[in-house]
Amino acid sequence: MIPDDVVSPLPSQRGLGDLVTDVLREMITGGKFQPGQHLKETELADALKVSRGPIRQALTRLEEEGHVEIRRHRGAFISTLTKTDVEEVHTLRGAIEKLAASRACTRMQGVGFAEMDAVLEQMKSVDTKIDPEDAVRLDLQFHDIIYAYCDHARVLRVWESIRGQVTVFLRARNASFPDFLDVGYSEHKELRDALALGDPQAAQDGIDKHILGAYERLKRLNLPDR
Amino acid sequence: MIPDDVVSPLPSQRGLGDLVTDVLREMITGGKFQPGQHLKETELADALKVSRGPIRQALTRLEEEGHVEIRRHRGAFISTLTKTDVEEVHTLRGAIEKLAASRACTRMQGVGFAEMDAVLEQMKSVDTKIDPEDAVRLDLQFHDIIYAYCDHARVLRVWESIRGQVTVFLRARNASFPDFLDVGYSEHKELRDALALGDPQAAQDGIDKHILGAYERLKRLNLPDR
DNA sequence: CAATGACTTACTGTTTACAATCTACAGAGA
DNA sequence: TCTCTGTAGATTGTAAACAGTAAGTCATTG
Repeated sequence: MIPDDVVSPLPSQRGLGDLVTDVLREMITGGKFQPGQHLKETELADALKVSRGPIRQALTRLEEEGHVEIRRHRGAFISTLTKTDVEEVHTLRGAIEKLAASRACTRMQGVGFAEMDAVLEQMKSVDTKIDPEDAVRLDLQFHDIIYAYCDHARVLRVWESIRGQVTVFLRARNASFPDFLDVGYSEHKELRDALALGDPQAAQDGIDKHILGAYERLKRLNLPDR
Repeated sequence: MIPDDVVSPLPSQRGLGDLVTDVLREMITGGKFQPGQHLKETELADALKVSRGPIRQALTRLEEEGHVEIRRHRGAFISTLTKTDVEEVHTLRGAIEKLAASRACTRMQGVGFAEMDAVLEQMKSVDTKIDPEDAVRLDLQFHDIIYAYCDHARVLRVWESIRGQVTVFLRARNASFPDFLDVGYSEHKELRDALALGDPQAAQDGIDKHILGAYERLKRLNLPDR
């Protein structure tokens, strides 16, 4: 028997549609398109050297993630970020991450917390480097661990469906409040310690506080109401 | 200017893919397929007189709703219901419905509660008729009202993604515990009264109790672990 | 001058055809 | 008899062609 660790990475076991989804998501969250911009299937297909099939698949996925809006016979348009979006994403995230954390805190054991500590260690060093992109990546990595250990496929799927928008928010936060990079470590360290208690209720309270803090900061951003 | 209330419902503004999704979902939740059955795109396309495009779209949607499992180059297979599925759906539903209820209870005003009371009234009459299918429909209708008034597009989307499986559970419950048809009214009436307090915390507690009760009953079903 | 209606254009929704990939089974070798 | 390998068959992934629809434009009419 060959151990799982050495199975060939299989260059691409995922379909083209999934690849295109990732590429477009990265372009959108990276700000390559203007809000409201019309994404035409044929243009995207030509640009990415694939046919319209995978493009359509990707666009429907991205619609579910809130990155684009699809209007029948009109096409896909880049969503404009509104106060409503910020509120919805944060309240929904709070709801599912509380559930995720209450389950994860009793399942992470030593190995899960070791992963968290590794991320926290990097967060500390970010304070000196101050690369906003690293801060975003580490923030997401930290929370990914919670979702990974909650052992709940459906919660994980919901998280994946809002993760991209959370990325957008984090980048916007770093752009508007560059000083936040300094407090990232302490806030996540606090959350880690709450989880380490192994008490589901304490874990939920920790998440509540954490998400609420993130929401309060973002509310200061000047966004259209809807 | 014509008020929004009277705009024509637009007979069928939805695409073929959406229609196929609904048809297949109804067939699956209605038990037309055996668990594990292999759904072949070409067969479905021939049977429904459409091409494979809309079929593919429908199958990916149904995968997201947990009704089928898609394995690359193998096709779509009807999901077998497991204890894990029951647990995941109920815990996730609890999380989002608490959020939905806490928002809805302050937004339903008179009109929302009137809708609920109309459903409750029918539930009472069901007790005499005892048509299990009506019981399922009314149960869903009741909760749909909560989601409709919570004014949260993303929560609504998550609900829609698990609503089909909840339907399956309700039907299974009615099949295994036919006597439950009698308590459906009182349980929902209790929940309605909790929402009517207009207190978000009370609303959440009401949902917690309601969902937990549903979960406890379903746990008695004899299902495979995974 | 405003409003309506036909026409044009460009896009998406759908169908059809082709290519890549996987599974299953049979046969050869140990 | 068991295992491995090669081939055949079937099914999905992908591409391209076709058809239908909505928005925009411009002429026409009240």
